[in-house]
Amino acid sequence: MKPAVLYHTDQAVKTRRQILQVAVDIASAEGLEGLSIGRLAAELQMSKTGIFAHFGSKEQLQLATVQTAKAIFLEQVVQPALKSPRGISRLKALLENWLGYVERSVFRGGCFFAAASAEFDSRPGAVHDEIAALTKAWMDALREEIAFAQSRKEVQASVNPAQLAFELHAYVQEANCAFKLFNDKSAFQLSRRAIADHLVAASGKRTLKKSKQ
Amino acid sequence: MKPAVLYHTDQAVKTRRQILQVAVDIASAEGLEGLSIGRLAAELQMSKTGIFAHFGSKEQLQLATVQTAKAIFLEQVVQPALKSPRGISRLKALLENWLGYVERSVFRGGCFFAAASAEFDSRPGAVHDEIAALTKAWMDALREEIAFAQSRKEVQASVNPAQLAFELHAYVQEANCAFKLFNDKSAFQLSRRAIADHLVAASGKRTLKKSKQ
DNA sequence: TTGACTGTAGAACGACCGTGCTATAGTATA
DNA sequence: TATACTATAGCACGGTCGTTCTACAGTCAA
Repeated sequence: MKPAVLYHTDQAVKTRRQILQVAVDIASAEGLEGLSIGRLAAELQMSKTGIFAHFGSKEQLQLATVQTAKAIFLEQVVQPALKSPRGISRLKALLENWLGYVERSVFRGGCFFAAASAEFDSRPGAVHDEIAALTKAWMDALREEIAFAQSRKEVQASVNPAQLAFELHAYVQEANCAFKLFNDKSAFQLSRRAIADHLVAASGKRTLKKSKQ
Repeated sequence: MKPAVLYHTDQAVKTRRQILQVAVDIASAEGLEGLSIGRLAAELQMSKTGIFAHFGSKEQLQLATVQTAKAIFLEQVVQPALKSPRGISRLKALLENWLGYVERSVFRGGCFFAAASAEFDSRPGAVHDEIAALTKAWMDALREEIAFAQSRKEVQASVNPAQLAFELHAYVQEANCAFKLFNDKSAFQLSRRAIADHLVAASGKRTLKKSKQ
C-alpha cells in the first residue's frame, strides 16, 4: 500500500469529499465490502487510481467512509437533539431523530451503523473496532441521558439506566431492521409506541396523557 | 446455469448435506455473499465443480443454505418449545431457546437470520424474499402465541399482540447484535431481564414473584 | 461384456477485485 | 520561462469470483 499521498490542496479535499459522499451511499446499501473502488470510479467517472490515491488502501477508504457516516449521523441525529434540555426531553429527541433519520432514508440502506455492525461483527480489524466504538458511544449517550433524567426525578430511582438504554435502543434498531426487510413503515409506529409507553412507565406516572401541549 | 444435475443417489444426498453444513457455518459468520464456492471447495477438499454441480448456481446454493439454517433453527429453537403448553409458557420457551441458541453459538456468526437479514434487506431477489418470509413467520408465531395467551387471560386484554411481539423480538435481536459486536455476554442478561419484566407487566399482575415454583 | 448414467476433477473463460508502476496535464513557485 | 509538485489517467499484475466444457472413474442395468 502506497503511504496515502499528500493531498492537501483545496481541490483534493473537495474531490475526497465527493468520493466519500458516494461511498457512504453505496456502503449503506451494499456493505463496506461491497463498496469497491471500481464501482466508485464508475459512479464518479474517474479512474480507479484517481480514487485509490486519495486513501492508499481499501481499509483506509472504509475507515474514511465510516467517519463520513459518523459526521452525517451527528448532524442529523445528535446535534438537533442538543437543542432540547437535558434529561427525558433530550432522550426523546435523540430517539425520535434517530427514527426520523431512518424513516426519511438519509442513507439508502437504512441506518449506516446497523448495516456496518452486522457486516463486521464477526471479523477483526480496525473497521470493526471503530464501528464498535461508535456504537458504544451512542449507547453511553443514551445511558447518561437516562441517568441525568433520574437525577432530576424524571425517571424513577428503581430504573437501571443501562437496562433502559438497552431496551430503547432495541426498539429503534428493530424499527430499522423491520423497515428495511419488509419495506413496511408501520414498524416506526410500533417503535414509537414502544418508546412512549416505556418512558411513561419509567417515569412512574401511572397514565399521564398530558391533555394538549 | 446448468439445470442443477440429477443427484438422487444416497451418496449425493450425503455429500450435499456435508457441503451445506459447512456452508451454513461460513455464511453465518461471513455472509451469504462471502460464502464462495472456491472457499467451500477448499474447506471440503473438493473441486469447485464438485460443489457447484450440486446446486447449479450460486443463488441456489444460497437458498439451500438458508433452508439448512431454517431446519437447524426449527430443531434448536422451535421444536423444544413445543413441549411447553401453549400460551405464555410456550412464548417464554421460544424466547429463551432463541437466546440460548445465540449464546451457545449454534452458528459461529450468531443468529443466522439476523445476519442474513441485514445482508439482504436492501437487495431484491429470491434470497431476500425467503429470508423475509421466514422472519415474518417467526414474528407471526410470537404474535399468535401472545394472542392465545390473551384468550386464556394470561395476558391483559389491553395488550396489542403485534406490539408486544415487536418489543420482545427487539430484545432478543438486540442481545444478538450486542453480543456479536462487543463479544460481551452481559447483553443476554439485559435481554432476559427485559423479557421477564415486560411479560410481568403484560400479565397485569403488579409484582408477582411467585415464591418458589 | 457392453453401455448408459452418476458424481467429481481439470482446465479454462471473462469479469472484477485491490494494488503498483509510469506518464502527464495542470498548477504553483522561483 | 523554467522547475517542482499535485492530482489523475492508463495500463498491467496476480488473484478470486461464478460458470462452462470436457474428460473420466465408478456403479448399475442389460
